[in-house]
Amino acid sequence: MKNIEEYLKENGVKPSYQRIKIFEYLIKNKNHPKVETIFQELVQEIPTLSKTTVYNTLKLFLEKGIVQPILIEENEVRYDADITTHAHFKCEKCGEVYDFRVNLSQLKIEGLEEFQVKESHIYFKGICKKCL
Amino acid sequence: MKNIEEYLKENGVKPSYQRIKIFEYLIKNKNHPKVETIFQELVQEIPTLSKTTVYNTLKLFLEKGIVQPILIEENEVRYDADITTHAHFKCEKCGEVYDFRVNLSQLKIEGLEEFQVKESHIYFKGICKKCL
DNA sequence: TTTCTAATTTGTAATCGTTACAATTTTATT
DNA sequence: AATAAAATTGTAACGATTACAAATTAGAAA
Repeated sequence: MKNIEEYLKENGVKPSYQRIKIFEYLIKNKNHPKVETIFQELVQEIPTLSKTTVYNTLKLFLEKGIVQPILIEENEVRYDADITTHAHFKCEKCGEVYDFRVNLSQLKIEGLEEFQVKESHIYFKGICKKCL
Repeated sequence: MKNIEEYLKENGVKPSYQRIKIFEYLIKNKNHPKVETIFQELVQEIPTLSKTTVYNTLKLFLEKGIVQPILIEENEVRYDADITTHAHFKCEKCGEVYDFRVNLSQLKIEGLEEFQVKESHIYFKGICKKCL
């Protein structure tokens, strides 16, 4: 908890109660939640919480680069406090999103060396181990 | 044009005038357009065109697997009639989306062999060759 | 502590992309 | 030409996100 406060400060985010709680939620729940989920869970702990605050906060986190959006489905944005480059897999059956370590330097992409790459994203869709 | 009709039929899509035009647009404009762009361009040629038809048609194309959605930005869905696995790069400056050939078999991802992968997606963000 | 100012949070209303749905038009079949 | 089915259209509804102004909170200065 103290660590989260420090981490937010280091990244230029003033650690308000709501911001700490939202970031903490993302750290503890690595299931890549949607805004709606974050809100529904936290409003139980913080009854005055507004959904706008969740949106504002996530937007701020994005700007400061301490969370990344996960885009797999056309109609949902998920958030991840793990900002290292890693792959995601979404199961078509159970809907769960899994993380996978990936070494992108293995990948040689012709022509890309002339571009300045700032972010790399990889994701897969299919049926997960459990559902198979 | 005749080819497009055939291609649609082969994939279970009855080739109506609108469907042909929309697919043709995606084939000719490999700039990964958004729904809005497709509609704005085609309504000039087909004045009676409805945006709902564009949505319906793209949804049908998705179901039949002849287009794929490109998700890079949180608030926009782009469409691509090239359904082979390839990478995308979106320039933060000019907004253009580039294609890159990629050989995913180079990539070894530990644990993924136990999952059934149906789709693979890779994209990058940064500054493109032109804008550098 | 008290006061003042700035930052944050909140709630409501507005906006935008997308979908639902019923009516109309087109296409295919008899 | 008549009929039925499919596709298209336009409008209304919906849901996620944003804008905005008011209320609250936090921090600094007196």
